[in-house]
Amino acid sequence: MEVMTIGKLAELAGVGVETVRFYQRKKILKVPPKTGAFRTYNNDDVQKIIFIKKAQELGFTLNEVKELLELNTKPRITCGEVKTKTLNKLDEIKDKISDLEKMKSSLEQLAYACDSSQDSIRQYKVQECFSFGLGCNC
Amino acid sequence: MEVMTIGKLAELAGVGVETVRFYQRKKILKVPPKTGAFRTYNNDDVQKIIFIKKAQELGFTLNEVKELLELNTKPRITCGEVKTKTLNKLDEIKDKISDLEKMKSSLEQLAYACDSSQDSIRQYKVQECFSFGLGCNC
DNA sequence: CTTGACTCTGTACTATAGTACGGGGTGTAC
DNA sequence: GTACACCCCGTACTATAGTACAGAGTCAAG
Repeated sequence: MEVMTIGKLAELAGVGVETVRFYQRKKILKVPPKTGAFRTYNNDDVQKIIFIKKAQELGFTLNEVKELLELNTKPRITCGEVKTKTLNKLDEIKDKISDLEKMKSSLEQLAYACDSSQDSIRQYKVQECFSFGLGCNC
Repeated sequence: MEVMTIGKLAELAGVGVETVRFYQRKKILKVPPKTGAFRTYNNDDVQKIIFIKKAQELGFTLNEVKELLELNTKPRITCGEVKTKTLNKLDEIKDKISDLEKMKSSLEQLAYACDSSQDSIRQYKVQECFSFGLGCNC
């Protein structure tokens, strides 16, 4: 198994060295023992960081990622427990999508309405368009 | 028009008094002149805060909300300029939706895979499910 | 055997979005 | 006419997710 120091680890994982140390401080990553003066890492560590970044992209906070990783270090964790966490996150994401879709159509209406005019636009109109999804006839 | 002090404003807008002051410090909300010893607010201020919260829920940062509100306080802003900002936001929102849709299907895969098992789950499996979108046959 | 790149540890700083609090002043109700 | 809730202002603190840097040590190439 390939052995590396923190710089290489960070490079392969696509993060900064300081980010790795930050994860260690947050106890999301373990601090490996030193091999001589420096600590050494392997490909599993690279994969773990890549996992963290992916999970973050999927909308999980670092604390949630930590929990997910801890799920696996604890014995007798079932898939059901992972599923529960996943479904909760899924609901959050669905809500976000639905909000954004509403926002999207409001903005589309606004863009369309603005298309046909060079008039000044008053604040309450923008607020209406954004907040209440009303028709925007500016 | 109904006049109120900051406590009532915050209550009606569903935020804390400190949050209103925070928005004022950030120059997202104007600080109204005092009526006697206390500053007074009206329903427009309530609506503005509600607008801020809605826009935030839709993924806009406070600075972005500030920009949107500033568009309207500036004179000689044309619909064309509003349209440009609107279309930029629209692109951002579309990107966000597309990211969230990717998250959604990854999470759905994970939930589905976890459905059929109550086994212990090993870390690399979870990592695979999240990271690589592989079938999770835990 | 020296130089330069890298590591270790600890601390400090950034941005975002608030939240809390202390020490005053005020306005209304009883 | 005073108690109490509320306001004002400034400062400090919280959480999240890093980023930067100082000062010391170390490894490896030339």
